[in-house]
Amino acid sequence: MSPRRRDAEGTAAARAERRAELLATAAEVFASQGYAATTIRQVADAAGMLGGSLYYHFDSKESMVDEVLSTFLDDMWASYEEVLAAGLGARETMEALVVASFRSIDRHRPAVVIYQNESKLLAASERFGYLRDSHRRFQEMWISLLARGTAEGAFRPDLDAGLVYRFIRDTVWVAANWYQRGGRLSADDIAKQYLAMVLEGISASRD
Amino acid sequence: MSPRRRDAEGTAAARAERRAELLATAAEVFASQGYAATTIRQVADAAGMLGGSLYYHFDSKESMVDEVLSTFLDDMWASYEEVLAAGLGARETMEALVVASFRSIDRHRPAVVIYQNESKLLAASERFGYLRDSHRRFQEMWISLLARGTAEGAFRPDLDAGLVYRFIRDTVWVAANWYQRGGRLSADDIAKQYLAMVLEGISASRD
DNA sequence: CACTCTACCAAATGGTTGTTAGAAAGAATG
DNA sequence: CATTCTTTCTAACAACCATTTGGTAGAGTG
Repeated sequence: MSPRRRDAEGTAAARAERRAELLATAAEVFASQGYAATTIRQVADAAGMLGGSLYYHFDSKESMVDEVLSTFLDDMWASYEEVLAAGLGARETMEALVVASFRSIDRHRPAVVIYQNESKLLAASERFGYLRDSHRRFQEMWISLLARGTAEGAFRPDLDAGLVYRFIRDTVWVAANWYQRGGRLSADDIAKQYLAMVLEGISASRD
Repeated sequence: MSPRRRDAEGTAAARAERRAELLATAAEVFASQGYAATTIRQVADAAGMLGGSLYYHFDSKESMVDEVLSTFLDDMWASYEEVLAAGLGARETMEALVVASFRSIDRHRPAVVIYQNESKLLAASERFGYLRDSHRRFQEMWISLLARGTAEGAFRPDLDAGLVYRFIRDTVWVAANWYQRGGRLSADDIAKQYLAMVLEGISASRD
C-alpha cells in the first residue's frame, strides 16, 4: 500500500475512534437526562467542547441517537442470530437468549436505556423505521419460541402467550436502568437469577 | 348554609372538575409524548384551547405533572395501606399488593407511565422530593415483605433479595405501557397471570 | 338592563434550542 | 519555515419554548 493510502487509513481510523468516543458520552448523557431533555450543549460539555463543535463530527442531534441505537441493535441481533443458529431446544434457546440480552446490556447499557425510554417516540419518525422492524422481529422471535416451548412441553400451557412475551421482554430490558458494570453481580449472575425466577418462580412451594 | 355558601361550593366544585378534566388530558399527552418533549401548546391543543389559557388553571407545566403524580401516589399508597393493615401472611400480602398495583394501573394508567419514565429525572428537583420518599418507602415495604416471606418459608431462600425486589417492582409497573382499559384482559386477569408467573414460574417442569 | 365573574383569547416577552458560518489554533507535511 | 488539514472556538441565526399581560365574550346575578 502506498504512503498516501496508509495515511488516509490512519486518519480515517482516528476519526472513527473519536466519533465512537463522542458517541459514547452522548449516549450516557441521553440515557441519564433523557433524549429530548438533553441539549446539544450538555453533550458538548460532557465531551469537553462547545456546542457548535459537535457539528464537525455529526450532522445533527438526531443522527447521534440514530447511530447509538443502530449500533446497539446490530450487535444485539448478531448475538441473537448466533443463539438461534445453534438449533437448541426451546428452553435452552430461551436461556441462551436471556444470557445474550444481559451481555448486551453489559456492553451497551446507555443505548439500552435510551432504547427503552425513547424508542416508542422515535419510532414514529421515518428515519427510525428500523426500530419498528426490530421490535416486530423481536416479538415474532419470542412468540414463536414460546409456542414451540409449549408444544415441546417445556413451558406451561395455562398462561397467556402475549402476556408471557411482554413479561419476558420487559423484565429482560428494564435491568439496564440499574445495572452497573463491575457491580456486585455480573451480567451472567443476573441472567442466571432472572432465569431462575422466570422459569421456576420465587415461591418455595412445589405443588 | 347560606346561598352565598352554596354558590361558592358550586363554583369551587365546577372549577375542580374542570381542573381534573384538563389534568387528565395533560397526563395522557405527557404519557404518550414524554414530559420534556411535550409543549404546553400540545396539551392545550388536546384540551381544545390555546396555550396561554392553561395558565388560568395552572401555575406552570411543572405543577401539572406534580398534581398528576401526587394524586396517583396518594391513591396508590392508600390502597397499599389497606392491604398491609389486613395482617395477612407474606404470600397473601404479596398477592394482594400485586392486585392493588394493577388496579392502580387501571385507574391511573397515564400517571403510571409518567412516573416510570420521568420520576428519575424529576426527583432530582426539590419540588418532587416526595417521589424519592415514595420510592424509598416502596423499597422498604417490599424488601421487608420478601424477608418475612423467606423466613416464613413462603419464598425461595436461594435468590438475591435485592434482585427479586427490582424484578417485582419492574414487572409490576411496566405493564402500564401496554395495558388498556376494556382490553382482552382485565387488570385482575393480568394480576393473576403475573402472580402465576412470578410465584411458580413459566416452566412446565416441577423438579 | 347594568354589573360582575369566569374562562378563554390575542399578542407579546425573554430565554433557550438546534444549527450554521467563519475565524483560529495546532499538528502534520513538504 | 511555509502550507495544508484537522479540529475546535466564536458569534451569530431563526425557531420555538414557557410564561405574562391585558382584553373580551358570555353566562349568571341583582
